Parts: sequence; C-alpha cells; structure tokens
Amino acid sequence: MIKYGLFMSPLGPISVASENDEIVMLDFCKCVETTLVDNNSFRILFDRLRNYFEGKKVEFDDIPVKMPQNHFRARVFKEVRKVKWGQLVRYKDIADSLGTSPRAVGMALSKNSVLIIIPCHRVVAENGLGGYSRGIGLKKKLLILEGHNFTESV
DNA sequence: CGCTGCACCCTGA
DNA sequence: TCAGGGTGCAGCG
Repeated sequence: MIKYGLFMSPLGPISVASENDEIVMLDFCKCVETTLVDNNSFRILFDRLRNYFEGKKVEFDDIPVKMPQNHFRARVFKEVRKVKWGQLVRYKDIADSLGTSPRAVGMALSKNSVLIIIPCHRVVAENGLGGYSRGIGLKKKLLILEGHNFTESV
C-alpha cells in the first residue's frame, strides 16, 4: 500500500511517498496526485520537517527508509545516514570507510530519492561544495539551514 | 600556487 | 565493452 504526502516548505513543495511504513521517496517537487495525498500518515515526519525548516536541530535517523536493492548504494546510503545534523563529510571520507572511490560515492548519491532523511547534502567535495542532483542552490540552502555559512566563500 | 592529466570504482547502454 | 560521473591527487610550469 503506497501512501503519498505533500509538504509545503519554505524552499518549495516537498512530495513524499511511503510503502509499508517505509519512506520510499522525498523530493522537492509537486509530483504527487493531489487527490491521493494523505498527509495524516506523515504527521510525525512533517512535524520534524517543520522544525527542520525553522532551523532547529532535527535528526531523521529513526525514520524507516526503503533501501535500494542495489547492494553498493545501500552501503553508501547507510554510511551517509550516520552523518549528524550540521556535520559535513567529504566524498573521500565515505569512500574510504567503504573501501571504494569518491566518484562511485557521488554516483550512488546522485540516485538518492529520499532527500534530507538520507542527508546527501551534507556530503561535499574536497574543495567547495561538490554537486547536487537537485541543484547546487538547494544544497547550499539546506546547509545554511543547518548553521553553515557560504555567503562569503562560495 | 594554478592548471592539467590520470587513476579511482560503479552504472547504463 | 566503454564512456563518463556530484572526485582526488600527483606532477608540472
């Protein structure tokens, strides 16, 4: 049974989907059928998101998330979920702890369909921000929300 | 220093 | 197979 939710964030609408009480998708777009939306099912998650966008320190690490079937990506995502609020890691750090290469990590993260909960925005390049599948501007805004300041540097 | 080239490992075609 | 990706580092000037 798949359920859909729509959350209006300051950075634009966020669509979510869950299956068997696991989040399978969370993305910055209005890509769900409005008629199917059942926001009551996501009350806890949306509560966190509301606090998150108010700049509060919110963890999502207890929210059940559907891991990809792909073994390698599952390992990368699991590693990235360990990164706490406000913390930054480099592609290389993830790569080293997994015995792989930074490029492969970027590859896997670009396939992330559960933004924020799997905090791929907290993974940056050695010099600068690196990239972001949903746009570098969004990555920057999320990091600023978490107390970082890029206004002078990047 | 800044720039270039190549190795790094995994995907998708 | 092979090209290429959200990178990193050595080597050169």
